[in-house]
Amino acid sequence: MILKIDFESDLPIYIQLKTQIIEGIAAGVLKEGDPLPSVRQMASDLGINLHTVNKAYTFLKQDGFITVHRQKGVVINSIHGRRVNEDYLARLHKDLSSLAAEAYCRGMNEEEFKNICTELFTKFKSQSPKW
Amino acid sequence: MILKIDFESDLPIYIQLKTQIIEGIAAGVLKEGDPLPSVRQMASDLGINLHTVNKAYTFLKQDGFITVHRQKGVVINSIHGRRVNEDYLARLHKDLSSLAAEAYCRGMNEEEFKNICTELFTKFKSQSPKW
DNA sequence: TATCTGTTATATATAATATATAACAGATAT
DNA sequence: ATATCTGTTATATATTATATATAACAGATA
Repeated sequence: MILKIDFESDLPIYIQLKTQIIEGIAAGVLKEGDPLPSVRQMASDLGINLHTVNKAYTFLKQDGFITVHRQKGVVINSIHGRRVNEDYLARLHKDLSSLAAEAYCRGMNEEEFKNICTELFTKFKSQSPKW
Repeated sequence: MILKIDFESDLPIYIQLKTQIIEGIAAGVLKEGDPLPSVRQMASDLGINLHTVNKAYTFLKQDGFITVHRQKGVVINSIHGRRVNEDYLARLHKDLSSLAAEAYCRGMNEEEFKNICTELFTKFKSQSPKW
């Protein structure tokens, strides 16, 4: 999987990594059982520090997206490792509320907002295998 | 309008301020022409620094949500000051893509995701006046 | 004139982020 | 066994973002 770091972004590198890996899973580029490069390899590839990669992996591990097998490396989990729980729902509602508020303030149509949301979701759904 | 700062949040204070004011406009609590407290008053009310408030106001001003009349204070703009432009659309797509990806990865249903999005948007729509 | 605005400047403190080096323990291949 | 690859942990440092503190300025108002 190809990851791109934007060093000019206001988003921290480890957040960019985490986000792109989740999007990779959603897009079906990363499937259950697929390996991720070691922290050292990934760091070397991207020209960043080992600990920055490790930080991203730690968050992904906490959220159940990956499992770390010592020596086997990092492996993508099945869907069963990463369910919708209360904490996640609360976070999603909060984040979506901010986006909906700004969209509404800027005069965006309800249909348009709904379409963008569903199109993005559907796109992932069509790209990745069922689980 | 009642603003609440979470000093334990991972979100910076000025981002919390900016977000809550935008949500206040979307919810109709803040209407066109309504004044906001001066940077010093707001800072005093919330127990934070004047410059932190000023930073939030500066971003809101840049995005057209408020206008600063020297001496009159800070005033909420009409919708015409804050339209959907290319930069905003790009940002919205990027943010929504992250959220949609994680929701899909966690096994959320397409209907459920759509419903949350539309419910939040509709809620703002029902609370605030037409513009 | 006194007092309220937003704004700007400067300095400092704190926290988050990223890097650098090193070491450890488990696993694998030679 | 030894070398080499894992993730992990520890420590230290540099950089940047965030927040605060103080002060001053210029416009507006009472």
